[in-house]
Amino acid sequence: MKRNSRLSSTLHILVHMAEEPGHALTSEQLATFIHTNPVVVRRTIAGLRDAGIVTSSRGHGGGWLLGRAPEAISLAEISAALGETLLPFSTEPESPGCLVEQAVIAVLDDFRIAAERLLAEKLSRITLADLTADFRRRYDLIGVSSHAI
Amino acid sequence: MKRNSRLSSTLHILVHMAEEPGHALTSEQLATFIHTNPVVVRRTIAGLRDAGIVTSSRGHGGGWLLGRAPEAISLAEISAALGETLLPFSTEPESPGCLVEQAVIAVLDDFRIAAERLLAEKLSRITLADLTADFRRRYDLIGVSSHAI
DNA sequence: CTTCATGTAACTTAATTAGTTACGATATGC
DNA sequence: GCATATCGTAACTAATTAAGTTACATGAAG
Repeated sequence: MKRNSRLSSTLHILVHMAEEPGHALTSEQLATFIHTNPVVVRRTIAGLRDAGIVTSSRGHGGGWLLGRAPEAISLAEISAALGETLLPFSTEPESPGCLVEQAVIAVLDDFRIAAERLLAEKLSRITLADLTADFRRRYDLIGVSSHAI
Repeated sequence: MKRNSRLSSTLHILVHMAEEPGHALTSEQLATFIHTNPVVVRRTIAGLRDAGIVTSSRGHGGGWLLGRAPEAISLAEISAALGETLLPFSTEPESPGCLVEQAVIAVLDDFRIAAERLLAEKLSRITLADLTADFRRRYDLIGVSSHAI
């Protein structure tokens, strides 16, 4: 799992889970999908459990399940549950007292807040069900879902 | 200069330059504004020179000047010249051949492209002049522009 | 009571970026 | 022409962050 691919890796995992409703998948199985190891998976999606997007159970036959229907899980929630910042730039002061910096930060912060709201709004309109539907289209066309390599 | 603060640090520098039109500032002077060293400044704003946002000259009395009026320099150009990605998440394939991943990346990429366009459009409406105006408002109110600490 | 699974802490490794040193190229002023 | 000031850039070092790994405790199922 590369850097900065937590969102797409998590979506990858969730679509696989959505494709096997009712069947718990283990961290180990999920890890193979995104070519990493079970602990990284657990750590990555721990926040999704807290948000009710997935549930986990221990012991024999345990593993991970979607917490609700794919139609009711938006990318905005997923992204938020991962604790990802949509915008990468910092607006932390580094020169307290400098009015130039204060002006820069004020403008940049306004932009950041508006942009984040905008992006979250766009992401809230895309659901896991949209992803599975897109997957199904590809699957019906090509007929393979191999995990070669 | 902290991580992820290249945009705000660069804006900080540019506003200082805008506040002294016609007077070249050295990398060393610019570096003190953002608490770093001259080489980091040169490296950071090298792209702005290529984009015509600033000009640099060597030798005695040399340094950095704005390449055009603050009204004609938008944050979109600055951000682009810094080579920053507005959105931090990756959409690079990691499991070639997996249709689930392909579906995820397709949807995410559509979103990314639309979002980037949207953000760039918003940033293109904010100019350096807006920042200097904001600074002047603060300055007129408080009357200090010290760089204490 | 053994096995399988998650939860999590602690550590190691890898990647990225800022910071630093060094020096060549170039422009100015004496 | 020579001393000085400045950028341009390569090469290295240090700091930070995130992924990967190991280890083990906890809990559920048969």
